[in-house]
Amino acid sequence: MMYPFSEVEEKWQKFWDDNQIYKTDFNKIDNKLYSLVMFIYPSGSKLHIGHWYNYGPNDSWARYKKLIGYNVFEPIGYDAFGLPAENYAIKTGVHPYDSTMQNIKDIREQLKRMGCMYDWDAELMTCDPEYYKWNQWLFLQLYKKGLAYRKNAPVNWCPNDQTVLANEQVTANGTCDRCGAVVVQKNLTQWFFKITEYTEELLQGLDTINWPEKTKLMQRNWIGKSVGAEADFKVFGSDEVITVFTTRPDTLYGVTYVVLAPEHPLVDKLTSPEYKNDVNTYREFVKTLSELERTSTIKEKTGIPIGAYAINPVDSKKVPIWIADYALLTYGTGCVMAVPGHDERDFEFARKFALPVKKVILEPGTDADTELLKAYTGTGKMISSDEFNGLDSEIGKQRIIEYLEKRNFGRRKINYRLRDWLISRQRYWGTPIPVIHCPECGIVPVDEKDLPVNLPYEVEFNPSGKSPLTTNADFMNVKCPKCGSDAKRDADTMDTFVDSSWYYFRYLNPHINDAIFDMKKAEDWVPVDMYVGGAEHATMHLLYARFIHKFLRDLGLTQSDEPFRNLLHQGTITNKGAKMSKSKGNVVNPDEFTQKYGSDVFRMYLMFMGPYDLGGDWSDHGISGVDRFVQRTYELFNRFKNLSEKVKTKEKFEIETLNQDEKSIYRKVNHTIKKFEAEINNFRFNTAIASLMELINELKNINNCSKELQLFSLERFAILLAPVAPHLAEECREILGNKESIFMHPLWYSYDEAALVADTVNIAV
RNA sequence: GCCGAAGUGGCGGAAUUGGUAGACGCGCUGGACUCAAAAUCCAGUGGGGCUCACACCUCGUGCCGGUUCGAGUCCGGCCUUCGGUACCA
Repeated sequence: MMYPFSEVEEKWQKFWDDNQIYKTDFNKIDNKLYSLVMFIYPSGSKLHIGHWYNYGPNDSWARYKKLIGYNVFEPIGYDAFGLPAENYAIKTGVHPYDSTMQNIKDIREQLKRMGCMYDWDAELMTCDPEYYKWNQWLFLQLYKKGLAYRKNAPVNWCPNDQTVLANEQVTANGTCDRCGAVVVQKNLTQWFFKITEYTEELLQGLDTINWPEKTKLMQRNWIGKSVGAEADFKVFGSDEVITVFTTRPDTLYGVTYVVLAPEHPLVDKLTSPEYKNDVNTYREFVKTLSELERTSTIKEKTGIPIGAYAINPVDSKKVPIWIADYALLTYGTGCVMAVPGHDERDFEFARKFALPVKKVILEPGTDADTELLKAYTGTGKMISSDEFNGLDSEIGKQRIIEYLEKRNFGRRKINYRLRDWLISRQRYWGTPIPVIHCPECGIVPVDEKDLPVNLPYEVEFNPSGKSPLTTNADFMNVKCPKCGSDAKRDADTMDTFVDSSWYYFRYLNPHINDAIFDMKKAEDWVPVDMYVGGAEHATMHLLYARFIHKFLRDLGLTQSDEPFRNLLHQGTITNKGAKMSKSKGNVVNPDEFTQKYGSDVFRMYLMFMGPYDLGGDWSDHGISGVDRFVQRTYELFNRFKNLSEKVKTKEKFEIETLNQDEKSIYRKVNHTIKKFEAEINNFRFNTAIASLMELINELKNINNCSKELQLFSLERFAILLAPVAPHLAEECREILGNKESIFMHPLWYSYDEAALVADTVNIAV
């Protein structure tokens, strides 16, 4: 008899729904478990295998937790704003709202067929004004605290299409992926959130959360703390000062030139007239380079002198000022002191342009006359450094800083790589920035009572050189709330990472309209106990969310310091070696498999494929093995219909009273419970399922057992199946003669320790 | 380039974290059932060697080296692949 998965799954999904089994009682908090998955990005495509791989196994873990007694909250929602829907609109003319809503409708149906424990009352979508209103509110709070500010920042600009391009739309050659034109950098005034206000706390906080070490390490490196000093170089024949940041103040005597970022504002002031033309040409060239190209240590550096000189604060020597691609305005002060003798990049640059190399740190085992064949970047005795000669460079670092500070030529300084968060997007499909630009009053934030600023439906998406919202006059033209004169709204929208920075609060009460979230509920349910999502979010989303959480705490809205107590990454399921994405056209549709095998089989196959955190390349080879396992399971239970009505349940057996087959089955059942629990608790689903397969292989001798042991084994088998194949487990247990759903109340069996001891033990010598 | 990972049979992977490498599954081979096929069930299955056979020997966890009585696991150096690199999310 074939397992009728389609009817069975429909039947139990309806039963769970009718009985509201997965509605969370938010008042029971002593055993609460907030299990969160990264929400769905619906403007690209429907659910794909990556989503299933994230959600299915995580639901199995949560189901296990529910069975052992946790009060689980498992929400799902839609990260509905974003670029792909807008690009789709430009291509096809289908409005982003329409395509997104259609996608959400389709995805919701797919999600329901997965059979996860979602609490549908908690469903939310970020493109709903009742959601993005609170993005705007959040913006206003940040603005009020001085943590939202405007400054110039470059964007990728396609001069042909007259539009801003996402990094993804720029090819490796620096051309527009639509029209092939060379992309340039263009400065626009844009909004930033001042995440750097929280840098040190974001760094320290990593020690308090249970996240994968690699993720914490990536965040640490992303924040990029470095301890060093700033040194002020006076510009020769000018009042201007060039301030550099260095981690190696001990090499200050080795400076032979100074480099400014080509876009540094001082370049205009300092370039001498005869260099102007070359400098301008060079600056145009640098605009075509990506940051990655500019900082690559393998690519040959470029640069030119600007005809000006700086004075080294320690020895008053005159050194030339250059501009070069590898100096970035966004890191440190945008100015670099170059020490070719002790920095590899500077060495290479000095070689190329015949700039002097000066040795000021002695590599142990060499002397002052040994020629430097490459930069020596280690520590050693200081030489050619006046009063600091002979000092160990580590001590010299401190002495030089003291020297600079005493003369007011510099100061101790900690620098971070982390930059403020640019949130302005010159796009339509996002949260409007709640700001009005008044010719009289300047920037006027929208009053909180006037939120939300609704995103209008009628706009022109086709690129016109300006943000799409400018094409809707009704939206753009407003009276200034302060003075009443004619004013304009901000035409930009927010980065969608703003939406995803606080949604875990909103799930608790997605529809309240008088607050961003219910503080009491949030205190009970946040931090999230387990957050599972892709490792590709390690540095951006997961850092932004931590920042916003800390900001909300400082507003007094929550007590906790961190949003996600535990974090795990499922691996990436690739297709032909590459991450699945609509733009690559290599998305695998899960429906094909769920229709053929059912959702339990598909879920189990994804879990059985390999370690959860590794993912792997997609292949459907092997799904038939899981299907066979399910068929054999169903067939096995059908041989024992209504057994529970004929036999009394027994909790434990005395091993000595059992025959040989009974003994090994009794052992296997108990051993499997132990093994399965240990594996699923740690998200090791592949071995958890392997243990169930071992169990059913053992159960082939079940006919030689007493009725009591048969019932004992099958009951336990059904419950072990429940987390990983919930529909099948319900059905099998019903076949045995049980009337109630497994998931109605906590239900788990412990194992008999005495059964685990084997008769003989092999010891390797 | 930089930051973070991964590499084990024909394939996906397992190995209680330094102690019998290859659990479980796919595939394949042989057998049973069948007029036949499919499905199902049973047996075998890392390479090489030696055996009628049981057994036994030997090589083997990306590459090179090291530590150790003992290394898939630890250390150093590479190679390849993947994720991120601040406007895909």
